[in-house]
Amino acid sequence: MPELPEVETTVRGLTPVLDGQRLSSVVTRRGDLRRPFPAELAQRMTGATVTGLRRRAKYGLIDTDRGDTMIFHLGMSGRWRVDPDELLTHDHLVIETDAGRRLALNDARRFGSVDLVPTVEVADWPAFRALGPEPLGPDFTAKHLEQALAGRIASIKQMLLDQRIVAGLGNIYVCEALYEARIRPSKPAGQVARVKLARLVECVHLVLNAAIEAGGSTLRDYARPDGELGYFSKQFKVYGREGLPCECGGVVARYVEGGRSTFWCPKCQK
DNA sequence: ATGCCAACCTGACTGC
DNA sequence: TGCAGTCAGGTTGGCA
Repeated sequence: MPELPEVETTVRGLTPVLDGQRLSSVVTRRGDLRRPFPAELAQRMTGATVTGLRRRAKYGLIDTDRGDTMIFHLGMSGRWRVDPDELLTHDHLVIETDAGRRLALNDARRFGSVDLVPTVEVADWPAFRALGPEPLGPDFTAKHLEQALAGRIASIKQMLLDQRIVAGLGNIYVCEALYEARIRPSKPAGQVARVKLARLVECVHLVLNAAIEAGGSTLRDYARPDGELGYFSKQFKVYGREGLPCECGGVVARYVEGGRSTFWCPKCQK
């Protein structure tokens, strides 16, 4: 269930397997995910040595000594399986290293993507150029939000899901952060007071850091690359808790907007 | 420009 | 046991 904490956890899990390693084999097992795999992907990656792994928003980046960066997005259902005993139906990309390790990119719904970009052009890659600041970076501030949200009548929930405003939040952590900040998700973004925005920034940090620390959360089948499950889902205060009690004594409610569920407490989120 | 929504695809779960 | 209906972490393109 890849939002930022899950991608961060994934990159951290892949690093000891890939960093500094030569890739003996990179094979695609079908032609596409959301988009076609780059035609030259297997050829460019096979034989290359990984020089580093990074994360930007919900994307994972694998740099190689050939000047390429492989950029993956896990979509809704993507995950990397580490040293699988056998390949499964939805293992669409398989990487093997000289050290004998094997990774399989598994993505049943195929909303994910894999791209190959010259490392020096990564910052200018179209999908990255449009992204807002990292929510855990120095540019995600109350001032930034105030400027970005000024005059906007769309809900604060919708705006936080917009990767151009802030890059890496998804449905779960937006719900949780708005809860922690005690902000009503449907509130028009431009009408959220500055002090509330400052609190929101702190709550985004709080929620993301807790999730990363817990190793990423899990809904159905998310697994860390090393196979351990994340446990942050047990700490959700509102997400997936419709009808259950809020800590304030209220009852968690749900509404659907843009086809997506929002969970919140009408009693304590104003 | 902004806001809204359907579409992409499969699997898991619920209720009959 | 089976089948139909509903829902799911994200992104994008099209329409008003």
